[in-house]
Amino acid sequence: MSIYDSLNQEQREAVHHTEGPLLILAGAGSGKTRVLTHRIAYLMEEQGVNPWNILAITFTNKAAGEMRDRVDHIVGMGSESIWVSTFHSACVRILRRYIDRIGYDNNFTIYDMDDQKTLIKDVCKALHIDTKIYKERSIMHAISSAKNEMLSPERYEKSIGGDYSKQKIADAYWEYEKQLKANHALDFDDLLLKTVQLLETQPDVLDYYQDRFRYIMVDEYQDTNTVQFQFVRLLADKYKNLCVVGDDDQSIYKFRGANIKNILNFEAHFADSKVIKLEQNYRSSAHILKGANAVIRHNVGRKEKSLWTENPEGEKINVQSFDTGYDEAEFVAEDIENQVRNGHSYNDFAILYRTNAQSRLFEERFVAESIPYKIVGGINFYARKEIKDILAYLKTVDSGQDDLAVRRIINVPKRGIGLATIGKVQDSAIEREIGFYEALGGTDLIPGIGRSAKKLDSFVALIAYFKEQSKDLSISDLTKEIIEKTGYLDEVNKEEQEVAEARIENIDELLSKIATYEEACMDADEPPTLRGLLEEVALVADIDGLDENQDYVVLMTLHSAKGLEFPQVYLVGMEDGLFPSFMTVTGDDPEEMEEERRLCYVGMTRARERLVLTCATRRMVRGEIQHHRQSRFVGEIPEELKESGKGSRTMQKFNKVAETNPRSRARRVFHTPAYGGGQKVPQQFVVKSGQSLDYQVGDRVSHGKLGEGLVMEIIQGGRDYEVTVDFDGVGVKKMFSSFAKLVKIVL
DNA sequence: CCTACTACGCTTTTT
DNA sequence: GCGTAGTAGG
Repeated sequence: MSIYDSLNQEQREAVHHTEGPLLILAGAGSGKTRVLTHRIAYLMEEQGVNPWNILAITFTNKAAGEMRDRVDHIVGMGSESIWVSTFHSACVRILRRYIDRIGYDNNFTIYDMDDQKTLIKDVCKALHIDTKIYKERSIMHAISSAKNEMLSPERYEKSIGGDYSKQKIADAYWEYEKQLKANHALDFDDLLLKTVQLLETQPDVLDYYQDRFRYIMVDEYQDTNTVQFQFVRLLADKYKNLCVVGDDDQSIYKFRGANIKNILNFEAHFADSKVIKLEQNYRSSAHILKGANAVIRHNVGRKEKSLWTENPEGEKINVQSFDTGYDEAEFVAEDIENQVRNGHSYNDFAILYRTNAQSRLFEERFVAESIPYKIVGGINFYARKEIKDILAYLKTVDSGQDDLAVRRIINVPKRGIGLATIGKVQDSAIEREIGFYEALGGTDLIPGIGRSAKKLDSFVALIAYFKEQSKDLSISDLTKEIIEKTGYLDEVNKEEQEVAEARIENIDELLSKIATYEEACMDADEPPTLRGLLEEVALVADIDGLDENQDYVVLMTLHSAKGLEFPQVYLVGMEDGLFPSFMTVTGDDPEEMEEERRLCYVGMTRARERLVLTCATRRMVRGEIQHHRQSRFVGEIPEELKESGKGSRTMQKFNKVAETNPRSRARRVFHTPAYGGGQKVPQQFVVKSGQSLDYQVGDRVSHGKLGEGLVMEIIQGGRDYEVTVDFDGVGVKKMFSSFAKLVKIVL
């Protein structure tokens, strides 16, 4: 009995077909991950392929990690030398080695969307582009699309004809590229684009990677865009051992440049390719699967296929209708609580919605009922202000080449360096064709700088001090040093208590992430470096932080849910105008409606045993009440597969309204999910061994700067204690015990 | 140069 | 409803 016997005939065929191009059309829940992992195992065990000759591309780091684990599990050893990674991290690895060949610095930084937006803003200012007319967002989007289609500024400009507004965008694109290069920075799209340029222009590099990756596998192929397609095509061109897996019914990233033709035309792109369809679904109950099939059948532009299952019929799809979004959230919370009382665990449940904004009502309800939950997405952890600030310090200490980072922190915390001064430094830097940070090194050369020179000098001295420290300290300690010495923590503590607590919680989490990174490096026998950390941080996706082993309800957008499965799924906000979105309902693009429908299909097929669809007739959207009717997608499910709520609930509203107003704002900041930290598991007090404090709540302590005070509270944070002290005449402060250096006063 | 206030615009979805 | 950009006053 071999491990391959557990596969069905089509799956086995896909595993055994190792030479030449292969397209696996894998319906939802048809076991494609199983096929991919077994295929890798087969290549290594039966075909004797070296693990380092295999490249597997997934969409998220989480998927990559899981795939590696599963391969590890099957073959035992050797899986660590397979490249299993996302498009982006694979490209970074290649670029770190060779990008100097095309005129960039191998030590480049990666700009996230926030940085991009700041840069675009600068560009618009420099070019006198009115951002009221040309929105940063749309310029960014236009540039991103151009890059996805592999249009350089030159080619973009040629393509636009005499269009005046597009000319503006072309101008911005030129300048944007210039600035990126000056900052030694690449944006997300560049990671792909520059890699393709590199492979296209450097035959020896291309040859090296073609030989290295003799067997290439790509997951979620329906969501690849043009530049990703080129990347794959180039690498596979020599040996043609390319296996792609996808499902055109699950293509949901058109807005991001995904080109569905990549999958529809696979056979045309790659000669002598083989196509295998996986149509048996192992995940969902028959009722759920039939319902999903019925919905997706309304799409015209798709490859006809019919998913079937041997699974039992199961419960009918539960459809519930409510008056308001509050009622909807209350129902879901209660429904979950009821089932947990009956033996289900919290991580059996997922709540899926169309827009991130919808998470709030559920979050409030869950907090009120102490249901542990985790929100995936929303504002990315690494996009939070305090995190970006600290990372900007680390970037500056590391290289000082990233002007954006330097400018971000030059006056954070406040040092009396204002916009006017920054402008003068900037002008002088441009004048002399040097970097911003470099210009700070010679303040006497900056005209009209006046009294600000001293402040700038002391900033430079501060950074220099950290640079010196970074030689001896671990990254964790360096970071703590930065938080303390810059006065950042004091600044945070000056904010409103609840805001400050949330920020400290986030900073604490960053510190533990850094520590985790350092430990991982130690395990791998590599020295932890600032650069390595910053890179890892730049490429994480929200979903990467999800951990199935933790017991919490997860909340996320339908987009984030792709590739996941749950015993029970609540698809909430099933309303025309919300899902399908307002834009789609009012617009007249049938293709957009089809993409929404695919999204619905993806959502429904996440459920294994039970699927609940809910809607509200009234809900607050952007501060005003909107009325919606039930989503057309619900109507597309045959009646015999549905059962409606046993008495749809009309609840008294008065007690709920009160809860939404007064503290909701502060509460939101406080409870806002920290990626990775959003779970509100009832606090556990686990004290780590080897670490203890010589004071406790109620003791009098003394602090170097703040004098004496009374310890109010001690909370075990990630790797440290968070101590609240009421200082005499100064007030209540929160701080980390490890660098607050509090001393107990013995009376 | 900093802070506090007002007005506006925004929400689809994200590696 | 919320965050941010822009403005006025200190």
